[in-house]
This record gives sequence, C-alpha cells and structure tokens, in this order.
Amino acid sequence: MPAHWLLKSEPDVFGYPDLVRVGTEPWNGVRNYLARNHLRAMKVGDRALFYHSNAHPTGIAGVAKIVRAAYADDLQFDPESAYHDPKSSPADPRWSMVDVSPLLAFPEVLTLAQVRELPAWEGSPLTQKGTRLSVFPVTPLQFRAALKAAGVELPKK
DNA sequence: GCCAACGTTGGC
DNA sequence: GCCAACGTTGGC
Repeated sequence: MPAHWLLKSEPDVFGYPDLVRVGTEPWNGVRNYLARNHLRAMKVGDRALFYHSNAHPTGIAGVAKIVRAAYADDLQFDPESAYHDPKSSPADPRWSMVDVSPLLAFPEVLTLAQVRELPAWEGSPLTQKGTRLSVFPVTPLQFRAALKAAGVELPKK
C-alpha cells in the first residue's frame, strides 16, 4: 500500500513542468529535521502531491511518484552550495533526499483556496496558519479528495 | 513588499 | 537549559 505525501516547491525554482521536462529529480535541499524524517520514511512507489508555494496561484500542480528511497543529499558536502552543511560528514550524512518522477499533471493548479474548502484537509500542515513544513504525509482521504477536486484519476495499475 | 509564524543559533 | 535575536518561509 503506497503512502501519500506532499512536497512543496517554488515553481520559480523548480515547478511541476520542470519535473515533467527532466523526468527524474533528486529532491535535495531539505534542511529541516521533521521534513527530512518524512523523506526517510518514503518508499519507492509512494505518491506525492506536488505543491507550488510562493506562486501565482499557490496550489497543487500534479502528482509525483517516489522512484528512489532516501539517500544522502550530495549538496550537503558541496562547499559551493547554499545547502552545504559543514557539520555533516559522508560517514554520517545529516541530510537525505529521494528521487521523484512525474505521474499525473493536474489540468489546472488546485489552488490553496480550493484545498481549504475540502473537509478532509482540515488540520493539515498545508492549511494550518503559520506552518512552513515542506514535506509531510497526506491521508488517503486527503489524497483522493484532492484528485477529485482537480477532476483527475490515477490510472488503475 | 509586508509581516506573522516558525526553526535555529548563540550568549549566558 | 533558557530564551532573545535572527533568518527564513510563504500567504497575501
């Protein structure tokens, strides 16, 4: 039974169309422990709602799938990177990433305002004021409600 | 651009 | 270990 997640990204930096273009993308740069722990809990085959933050409009742009489970985020060892972490070591990497690929693009972004209207999403980190968590689990009910509101279905197998 | 809310840092 | 200061996130 695949689990469901939500991944936030700023489309000015990397949006769902970019994921479609590249095919597979390492989800690097997560530097928050709770978000990292969620990444580490992901399994190949899990689905993730791809959310556009700081965007016009903000909302869910599509569904991605996890194609590689958590491994060391290489940017933490790159002194040139903004995500460099001098306190991390290759022997004991502090930060992880997964690989994701596109699964299903929404015909239109399901806006945050629309998500707020879905009862299943009450209490989610997405709709709670002030929560900035960028990776978190989504319940099957929330996942189904989002797809229904977007007017799409995942192909059966 | 504003600003509320949050996580992290660092002085003590 | 406390907590103020700071930097960042992210909606609007």
